[in-house]
Amino acid sequence: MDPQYRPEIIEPLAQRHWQEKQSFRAVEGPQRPKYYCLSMFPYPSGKLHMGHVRNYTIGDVLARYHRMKGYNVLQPMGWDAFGLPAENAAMQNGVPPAKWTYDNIAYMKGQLQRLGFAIDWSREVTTCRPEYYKWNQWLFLRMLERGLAYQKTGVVNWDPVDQTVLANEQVIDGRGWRTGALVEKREIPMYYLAITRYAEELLAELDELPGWPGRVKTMQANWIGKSFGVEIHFSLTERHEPGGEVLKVFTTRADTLFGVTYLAVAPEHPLALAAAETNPDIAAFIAACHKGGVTEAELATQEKHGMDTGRKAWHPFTNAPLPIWVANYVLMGYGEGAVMAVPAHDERDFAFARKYGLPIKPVIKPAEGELALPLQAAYTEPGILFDSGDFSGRSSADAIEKIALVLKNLGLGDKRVTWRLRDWGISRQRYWGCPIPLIHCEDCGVVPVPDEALPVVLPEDCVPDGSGNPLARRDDFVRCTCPKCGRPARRETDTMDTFVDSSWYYARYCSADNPHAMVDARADYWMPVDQYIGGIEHAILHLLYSRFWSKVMRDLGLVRYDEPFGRLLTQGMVLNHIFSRRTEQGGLVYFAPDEVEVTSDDKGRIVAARAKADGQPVDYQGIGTMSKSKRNGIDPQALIDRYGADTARLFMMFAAPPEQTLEWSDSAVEGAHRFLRRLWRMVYEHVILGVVSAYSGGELTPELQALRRALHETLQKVTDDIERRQQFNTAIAAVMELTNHLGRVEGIDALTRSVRQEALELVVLMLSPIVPHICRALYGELRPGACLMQASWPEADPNALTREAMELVLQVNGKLRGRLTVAVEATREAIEAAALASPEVQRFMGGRPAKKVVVVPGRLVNVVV
RNA sequence: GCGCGGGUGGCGGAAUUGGUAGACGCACCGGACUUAAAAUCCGGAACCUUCGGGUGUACGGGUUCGAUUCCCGUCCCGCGCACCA
Repeated sequence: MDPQYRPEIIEPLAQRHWQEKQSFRAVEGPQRPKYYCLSMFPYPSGKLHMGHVRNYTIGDVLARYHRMKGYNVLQPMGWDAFGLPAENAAMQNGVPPAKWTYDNIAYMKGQLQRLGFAIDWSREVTTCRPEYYKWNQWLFLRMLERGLAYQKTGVVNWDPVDQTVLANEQVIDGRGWRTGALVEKREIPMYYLAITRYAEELLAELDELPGWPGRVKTMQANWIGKSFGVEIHFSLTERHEPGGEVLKVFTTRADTLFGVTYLAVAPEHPLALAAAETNPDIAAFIAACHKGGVTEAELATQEKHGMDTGRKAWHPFTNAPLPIWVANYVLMGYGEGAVMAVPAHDERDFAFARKYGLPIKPVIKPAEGELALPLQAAYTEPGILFDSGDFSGRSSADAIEKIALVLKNLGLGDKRVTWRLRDWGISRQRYWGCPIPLIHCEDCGVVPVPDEALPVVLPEDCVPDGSGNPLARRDDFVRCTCPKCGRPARRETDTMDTFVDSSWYYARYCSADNPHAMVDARADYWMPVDQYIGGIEHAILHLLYSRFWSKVMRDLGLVRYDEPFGRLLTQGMVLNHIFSRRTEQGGLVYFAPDEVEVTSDDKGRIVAARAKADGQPVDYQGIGTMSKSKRNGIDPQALIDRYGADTARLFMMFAAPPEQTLEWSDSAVEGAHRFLRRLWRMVYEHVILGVVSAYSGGELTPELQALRRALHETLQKVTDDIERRQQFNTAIAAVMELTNHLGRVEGIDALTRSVRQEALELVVLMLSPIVPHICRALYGELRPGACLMQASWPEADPNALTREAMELVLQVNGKLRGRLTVAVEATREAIEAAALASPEVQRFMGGRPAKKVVVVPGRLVNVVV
């Protein structure tokens, strides 16, 4: 055995072995239970980043652990290969997105292989390949047939200089990122998928996902946003006639109806548009609302503006005339695009009423106490109605029911359910995506591409230039014949949202090689995914779209599952130090951590930093997510080259629990490597004395008995940490603690060596899902001729776990005052008596009588005086 | 702005169901080995202290025999907000 740990030798050896033996090839078979372990596939941006290493290490640990537990494990990998960065790179280097993407894939695949992940590469899926996206198109056509896909207009960011649609990411401070032009909103025709038809099921089935983190389910539920409210019709004529003109609003707070002092409609509302036709001021206001981008964050944080349309509506109960305003804070996409404004009981309405001098009329007071008048802020809690006609004195909940009932009888409204969720707009005016399979014919209108003509293949040699979609300029793509009438027609040039690609890739892994069907019976075997791992940033959109897509496939009879992902682990981001410097022009330049020399105080805190290049000071900005713009990313390749894959994997798993953010630290990497070296030497020093078999029974010294107990307790803890808790950092800490213990046990007699053999074998097995290369080598040394790939996950020996005595904590008034060793079978009374008699307790009782004695079995005794 | 998380020594973190706060690791300090250094090994340490003890888990309050953990409020940080993936 090599006395030195040499990852550069043992890692390629292990990887070659796995490749030659096809160790991770997954084959369907009913003999063993299946375990489908899936990590979110990467976007091929160029090279792996630390987030990938973290994500795929977590997945690999779970895959390898379950493999040892006897499961038939599938761990596939693929590429989310369409997307905007490829077009940006093309603009920069003049290389077609296809070439850039395929080159990146080749490089990153090599990096993944170098990390030793137990991946079945025979199922690799690449979303920009026609054999994959053909099925996007095919399913889109099925959805079109069922009315689940349809056309309507949607609002996009428009760059007036480049004459192009911008992604939200390309709008910076309200301006186009390349032109600097103020961005405008523009309505264009788009295709939508009717995800709202599945809203009820998407919401209800969150309860059927016990393996999902609560926070993800809460976020999804809030996103879907089912709210029970009342639709109220405000008459647009003073005397309301049945069937007369009304303005419909939706509210969850019908109890505040008597507090309405004005109505507000969105700038896109028909009423606003009608007013604009006769009033140039309103037209100008609406035009002003069209400035700026379309994100909800931008809309919600902008200053609230409004303008009186001059029109009035009449209150359904009091018949009071109410002014109708156009307001930029009313969203056309939610409810009716109009709200009844109750400044006294809604914060936004309150701010708006203050600004424009509109009346504020309180009608709800707390159940106990009074409202402090005049109101300094909106009172938004439910309470008791007053100044509300016949409804005064009722509670909010009661009033909502009654008001809805009366409105219904008057024909002026009814209870209604509203969703926050909107249908999914999938059209993108971009080149590097899956073509939408439609044809525009002057005579026949929009005609679907027939199934036999699929896939509509995207030409791979275009180079976008930042203005418009280059596909539109490709005659060979655009010109086609109408499948209906056979006359010349134009092909749709919009492509699909890349979320479409990622909404079903997990099912395609199961039947990746089938050219005739989207999925086949093998999906019935593997699906649903047992364990899904990916970034928390995907908590809503990707996961919700995938759930929706699954249900559509199910309803088409393609798959049998309702939910695609059984258990979900959302990993945290990877962070690093940020260094920057103000330029003379007032700009900010960032320095990569390896370009900076840091001065720390005697406690190790960073107090100063200077650039290596010029020796001048730079500012330390603290810690933040690794990003290109802040230049604080660390290339995992450097880490792997220097320390090997196992060190990279160990550091990632040890530095933080998987769900939390992880801070990069050079010295912690060093520490992980040091542990592996220590482990190597420990095994080396043991095996050079000759081969022994692991302890299998016989009388032990107390020291060896304690070691075996620690060993098997650690095994129990590590098993629980990996399988149930998925807290790999504490599993590693427990093994480290055990190796520290093992290192303190001396002696080379046969008995000691047999226990040491047992301990080292178990340590190697326990660590093998995390650091598989070194463990493969060490296992071969400990048991010559044996192969780790054939080893099972060990089980704790119950005989090693027995104990006769245990230690309890003694407290007086909740403060730790001493310890007490008692027999395991000691009764509560005996423990209480022994505790009261102990000198520590006596001392702190100070002669006072015990008021109460709390005995927590196995833990502590608390004496209250 | 809205939704969801998080905040514990010098640092990353541990404390799993309300029961010993600080496991494990990093950095630091001291010692051993060495001509020396690196590597390695051993030991120390939350803070204050009159050495009895006291204080301490972002901040302020509450519930409890007992709160890092539960409740209310405040501050700060992160993620998402529908065309980044």
